[in-house]
Amino acid sequence: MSLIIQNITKHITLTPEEQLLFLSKTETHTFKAKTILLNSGQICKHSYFINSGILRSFNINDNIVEYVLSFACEGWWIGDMYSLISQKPGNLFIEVLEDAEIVTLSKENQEYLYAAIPKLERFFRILTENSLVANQERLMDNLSLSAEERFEKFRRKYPTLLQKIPQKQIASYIGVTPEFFSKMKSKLLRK
Amino acid sequence: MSLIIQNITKHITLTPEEQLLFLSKTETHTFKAKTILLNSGQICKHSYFINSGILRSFNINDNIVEYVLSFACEGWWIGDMYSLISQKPGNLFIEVLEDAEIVTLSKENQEYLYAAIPKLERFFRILTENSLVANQERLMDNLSLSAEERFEKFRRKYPTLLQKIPQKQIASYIGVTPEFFSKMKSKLLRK
DNA sequence: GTACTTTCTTAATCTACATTAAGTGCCCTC
DNA sequence: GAGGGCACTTAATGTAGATTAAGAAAGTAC
Repeated sequence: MSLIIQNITKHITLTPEEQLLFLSKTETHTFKAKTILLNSGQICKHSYFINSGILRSFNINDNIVEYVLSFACEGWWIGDMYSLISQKPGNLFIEVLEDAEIVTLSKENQEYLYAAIPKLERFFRILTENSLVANQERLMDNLSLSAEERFEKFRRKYPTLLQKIPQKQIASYIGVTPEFFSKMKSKLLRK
Repeated sequence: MSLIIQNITKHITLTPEEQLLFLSKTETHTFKAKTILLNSGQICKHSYFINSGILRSFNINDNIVEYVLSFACEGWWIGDMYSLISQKPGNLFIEVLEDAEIVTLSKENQEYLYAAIPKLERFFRILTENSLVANQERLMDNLSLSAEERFEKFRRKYPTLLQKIPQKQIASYIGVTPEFFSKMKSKLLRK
């Protein structure tokens, strides 16, 4: 069974026909590392589900500094939720960090599927709830924890990513400069 | 029409019978300021909808410092999403800041209503999506903006709150100490 | 009204992290 | 295999905001 159907059937049950209908409304593509799937200022038309590879979403402040909102690997969804909901231009970029196979689901097809298979409302509600919880935790962590503690949380949340992505992006995710991250890392190694 | 039904019918349409069914599964209570509706360590059994008054959710780090996750006023929902979903003990407190009339919806009744009125899945999906977007924006703001800029955003988001709640709680929300907030405020006034 | 608690202010000192700058290693690509 | 770009490191200096401490103001309770 495809990864995306496995992902969905963690939370709801689909009949074989529903599974086929769902899949018929998606497309699967492969992308090379460094591909930008969504640019700041564009309207986000798709949700992305990752079969393999790594993606990130980020924005750029004053055209200078990048801030990573999220990473996503195999079995995760990613998109610009603001732009996807409002269908207005967003400020996120979505970029492929490691060659990836991606299932795309257009906003239109998603709406079509909500009508055709109302259970999917439930699935995406649960998915969104889980994102919200994770995001709230990260927000509180950013308010209350030190950079070292946030790094430790990152490691636990994304155990496979540490070796795979440039460390300046981990720095951005936990909210410090690459220089400070480097210093912090060597301090942790010396312990 | 009750405020909560108005709130729901912003996103979905309910028949009069569905409205009555929904309301029959809720309870309305009034609470005095300083009432704690949910304690850290408890399992959150209810979603709260605010007819009047002001609430906040916060957690306490190392039994010392409070961090405000959110404020909620008239027409907003509040709860401990993590605990509500997982039915495990959460780490949030929910407190009444200004005498309030609250509609409570138990987790059980919410699940019952999802089954009875599947459209409600859609409503709560949309509600959760909007929270997620707001939360993501706040996270990015905390990574990229100065305390002054975050204060300005707070003012725009909660224009009525500034005069109504202790300023140490605004400080906590934007992520600075009360002392620094006081200094910043007098600096802004001097301009 | 008086005492008690909580909030707010001011100011000195401190620190986690940013900024700037320079240099090193490494992977591309041609 | 030489040159150009990134990613990473190191170190000096700078700063936003924390900490500590003390007093003033404002609620709140009896």
